[in-house]
Amino acid sequence: MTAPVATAAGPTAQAAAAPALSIGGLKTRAGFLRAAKGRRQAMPGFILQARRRGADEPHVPAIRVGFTCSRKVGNAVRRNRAKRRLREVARLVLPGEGRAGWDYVLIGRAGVTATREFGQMQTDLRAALARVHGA
RNA sequence: CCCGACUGCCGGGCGCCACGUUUUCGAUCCUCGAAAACGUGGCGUAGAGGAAAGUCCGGACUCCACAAGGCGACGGUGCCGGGUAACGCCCGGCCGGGGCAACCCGAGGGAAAGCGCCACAGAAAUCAGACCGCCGGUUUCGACCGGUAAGGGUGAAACGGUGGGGUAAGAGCCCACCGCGGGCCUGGCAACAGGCUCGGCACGGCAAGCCCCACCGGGAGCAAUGCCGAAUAGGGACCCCGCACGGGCCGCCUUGGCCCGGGGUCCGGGUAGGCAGCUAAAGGUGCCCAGCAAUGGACACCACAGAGGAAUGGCCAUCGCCGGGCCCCGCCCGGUACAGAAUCCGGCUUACAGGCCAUCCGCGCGU
Repeated sequence: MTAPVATAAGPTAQAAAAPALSIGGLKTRAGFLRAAKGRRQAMPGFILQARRRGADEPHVPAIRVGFTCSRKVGNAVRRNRAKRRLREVARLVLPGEGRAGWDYVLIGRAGVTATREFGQMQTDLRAALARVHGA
């Protein structure tokens, strides 16, 4: 009973930040593999992978985001919880801080992703996005 | 049998409605209507488990293979009866073992069909026999011959056991009881149990080594399977352009034509992707009837997750529960099991904090 190790967020385009960008899920294995070749930034609660899509790729959802939790994170319950927290962090931060035309992948880490203080996770993601965009 | 309660904010799934954008189609000419996709908002709605787990059995369902029957091979099951769609599951019983008891445990068919094995120890391990010993005889006093299987020792197991008679010493040699085997009777559907009688005992264990007997069994699985099907590349048919450059063919040259070439339309295969399969199920709840029970049946009511890189949530507050501490009115700190549906059912197994209900046995205390 093992679902695929990651999940994608559904569209979530209602945000507090000013330029409300539409967000779609990153749903294909190919998309994940391409994102893995992009920039990566490790944070205490997660690892962020980011990549600007090429011109030939679709740009209908301005931002695509996917989530990955390997079996190292734990059993199915722990993995699900980690993914749900990552999804919530992405939902709160990405519409304001993400950039159009980019794909993001958030990777859960064993233990920390499920327990780190939630507000801290959000500031972590903002910092990671700034590093990835600026690099 | 239950799987903490409740509050607030913000989300995701599904359905319906409204608005907007885009596309397509139809009316038509400056607009209207329909459908689809996307976005936004509103309303409604459902929302993880007893094991959803391991994937160990049994089915439903799908595709593939396959005349029927017999024999054989391979795999599985294995006391008897019942239950079931089926099972290796469940219920009831039998036998053996354990326990004062309630109750618990047992792969529990066949070893007089055959083969094989039985380590170590021991004289000897299944078919013959005897190490010490005991008894008798002989004796050169070392031992030898004969009888014996009671006693000793070994072993998981030693050719029935206990007691008595008997004897040179012994022995089912004889007797009683027990055990074992055959036959008959009784009870039971049966496994089996009980009784009577005969036999002086012939027949050790392992079938979880092979085997024999009886019964069962095609293979693969929802990533099954069916349908729709883009871009790009490639294939086919037809039409058009052009014989202008290059190549080939109609033997060669000229003319002419064809193919490779360019463009268009259509067709089919197929990839990404999408849709179906997908949840009404051997379904749930209540109550009654039959049955010791598993279970079967009647009636009434209910509609109860269907996702698809995969929703069923995130964060906070209060209370409950457990553990620890303190100045033991109360407060503080930490914890709150095992674990996440993936086509669906029936089982088995494994993991697990805490709690609730019922019944039985034993012990202690009270009466």
